Amino acid sequence: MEITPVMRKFILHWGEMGTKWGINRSVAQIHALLYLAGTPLTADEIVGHLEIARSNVSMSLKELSGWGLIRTVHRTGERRELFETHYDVWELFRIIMIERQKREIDPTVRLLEECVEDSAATEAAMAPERHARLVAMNEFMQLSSSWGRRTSALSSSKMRKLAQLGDTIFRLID
Amino acid sequence: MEITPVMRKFILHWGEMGTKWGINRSVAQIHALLYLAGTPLTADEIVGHLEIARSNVSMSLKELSGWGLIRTVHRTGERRELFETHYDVWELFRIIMIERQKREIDPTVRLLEECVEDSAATEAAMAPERHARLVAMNEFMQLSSSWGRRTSALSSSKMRKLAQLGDTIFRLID
DNA sequence: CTTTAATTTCAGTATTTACTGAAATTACTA
DNA sequence: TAGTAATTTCAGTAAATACTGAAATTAAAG
Repeated sequence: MEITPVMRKFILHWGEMGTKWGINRSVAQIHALLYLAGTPLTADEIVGHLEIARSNVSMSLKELSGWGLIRTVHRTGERRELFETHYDVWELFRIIMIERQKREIDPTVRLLEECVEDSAATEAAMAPERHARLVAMNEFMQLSSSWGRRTSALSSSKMRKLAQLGDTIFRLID
Repeated sequence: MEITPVMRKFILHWGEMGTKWGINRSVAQIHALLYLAGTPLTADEIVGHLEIARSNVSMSLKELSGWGLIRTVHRTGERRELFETHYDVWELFRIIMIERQKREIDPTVRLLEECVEDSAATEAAMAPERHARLVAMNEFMQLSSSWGRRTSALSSSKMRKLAQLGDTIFRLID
């Protein structure tokens, strides 16, 4: 396989996007490459395509494994590992959702619970409106978290269906 | 106003959260402070509370203005500016959504359109499956973008209503 | 117009994050 | 078991990002 102009364009943009959302550029680029490749690649092939150091590829692949975004496969009679990602965008979306929920949303929800409790115990009487704002933020995070959990529990096809259900849903709240 | 332990806890966590989502720590902390304060603050008050340089506060406030997350107010007979944020979490959520859409999602959607077009014109015949993956990614981004647009067009109360509508919606797609 | 308070800019510095190459480790092969 | 291919680790370096303090600018008050 060779990198076509379209692939390069997509991969570079994906890398930039990653950085804006707190994802390492190399990690995002490698993931984009694997997605487009459509076939498992070796670490050395990735080095060849993206021109980054072998060690960087190794660590980035580890990072992607940690996110559950790639898996390793082996070709019969071949020693080295091959890496591939899911080719279903909805599946990728779900994995990222679940992982960010676990790493960032859940701890925040816990922290807000604590803040609301602490506040109720010691500060709420002095500053009831501030307490109310903490409660409101807590409610917001709880609801977001709940949506995230429900959505990520859906199969790819149902998630897609939900996404396409736009009008129907927005009519419900009018 | 003085920073209570609960406030400090929230502000510090918010700063950390920010960094994980590509938002500068100082910017996130200042925003958290303004949210909790519940009343407009001067730049110097922010300096006092967060112990960061005056110039850093100035630039961070500018950044927050750029996002539309704060506005300046003036006290009668007082020269210096005061800053305050929205106290409605849903409104904050909407602003951030709209802004990220404009800055990151929209350009990505445009890029994907281009990629799909270019691919159709030159590469699709050679690699139909890769073309299909680009199309799938494009569809995903379009649908996400559309949801984002629709959601951010809702009033705070309707957005809250939508968030609370969990079960009803998830029953629709079963 | 001058003074002074308030704010912003920005060059320099510090800190964090990312990346590399060499060495160490792992694990397959003979 | 020794040899070797593949991979990982990690100390050092590079690059990006964040922050500061001093100087410049702005704008209100006298």
